[in-house]
Amino acid sequence: MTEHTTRTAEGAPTAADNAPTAAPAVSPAEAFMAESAAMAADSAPEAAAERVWRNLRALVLERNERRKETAEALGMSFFRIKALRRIAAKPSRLSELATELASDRPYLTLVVDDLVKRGLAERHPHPTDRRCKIVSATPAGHAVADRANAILGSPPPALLALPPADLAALDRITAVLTTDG
Amino acid sequence: MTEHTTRTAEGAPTAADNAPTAAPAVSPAEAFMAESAAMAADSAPEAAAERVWRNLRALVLERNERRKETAEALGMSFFRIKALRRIAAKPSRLSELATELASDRPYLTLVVDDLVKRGLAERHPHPTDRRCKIVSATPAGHAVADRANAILGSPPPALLALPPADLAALDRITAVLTTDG
DNA sequence: AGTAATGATTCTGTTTTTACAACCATTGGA
DNA sequence: TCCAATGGTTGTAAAAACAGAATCATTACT
Repeated sequence: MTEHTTRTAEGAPTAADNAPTAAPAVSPAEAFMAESAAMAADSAPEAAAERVWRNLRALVLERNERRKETAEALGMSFFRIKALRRIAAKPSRLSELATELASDRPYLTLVVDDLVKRGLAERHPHPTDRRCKIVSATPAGHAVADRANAILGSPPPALLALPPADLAALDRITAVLTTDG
Repeated sequence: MTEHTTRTAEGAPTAADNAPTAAPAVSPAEAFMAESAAMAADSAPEAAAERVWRNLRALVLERNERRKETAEALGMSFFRIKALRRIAAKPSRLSELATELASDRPYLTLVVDDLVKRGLAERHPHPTDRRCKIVSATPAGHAVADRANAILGSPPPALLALPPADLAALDRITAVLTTDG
């Protein structure tokens, strides 16, 4: 599990490193062949899942990292952009934002203060609990959040260049992956 | 392009928001039907690509964000972990690391200093250019990088729970997506 | 009513990251 | 050989992020 990686294992995957051995989509027979050998029952699917996960992370985190670009375009730190997008998507209490953004309440008070100063967010009283404050986005805040979403949400060229059948397959599978958890 | 998002557009996608309209993987016929209507030639694939991209980002960035967990487990900031993983994968010059980690040389000098102090990295002279210094990982550095990779590289449960045929399809398609660009 | 718990804020301090100027050693070419 | 360019380091300043204690108003519980 913790065997040493070779020099080229993670950062610069070679051609054989991120590709399945043959064409598992067409005929998943080799999996059973491997299973009939000396391997554990689900070791081959697990290896495939690890390979898929590594490639997905590379696609999202390395090849299409647009945090910096977005932050520069909007003139604020990416954390604030993240907070604003979250607020624009769903007005919430401060503590909710803190937990969902993996931060703490004091810092979010600061961040929301900044967003309010910029005219992008507002604090509203909670309808029933007067301790809470609901943070929501102003029209200007929604506009900025939309600009961020336009940048971050534009699919990479590789995705657009995919054969329609593959894209459709991805569409269906990723929908499944994001519904349950 | 910059139309206002509704309140629930981005942060909390509803069931209809991240799923294709029907079952496009089985029968891509509706795409042509839509095309035969008043839409542009490739607007339906583009919409699918955007939906796929949004779901992929959600999967990697929201549902399986393990930066904090990894940083806490290894006792160093995630940027240092990223640098160490990069160094362990491929010894490089400082300037190379700086550009690939989207940072600058002075800061990487600092970060490498810290990794060296921790006994995880070493500076070696460049074989031909005495200005350069090749930064590589010590055995202890490789061990830590492997621990990070074990955490970050473990696929999410949803991926492991996928039907073998879907996983195989993902395996093939993601390999294509990460080879060219 | 009294008390504990909660939500947000304020305060304080530290670490991390970004950015830029200046510097030294070395290299490559005019 | 001289000079511009490169690679790494040092130094400085500031923003950004993380973390914890303490405070205040409000709420929930007994």
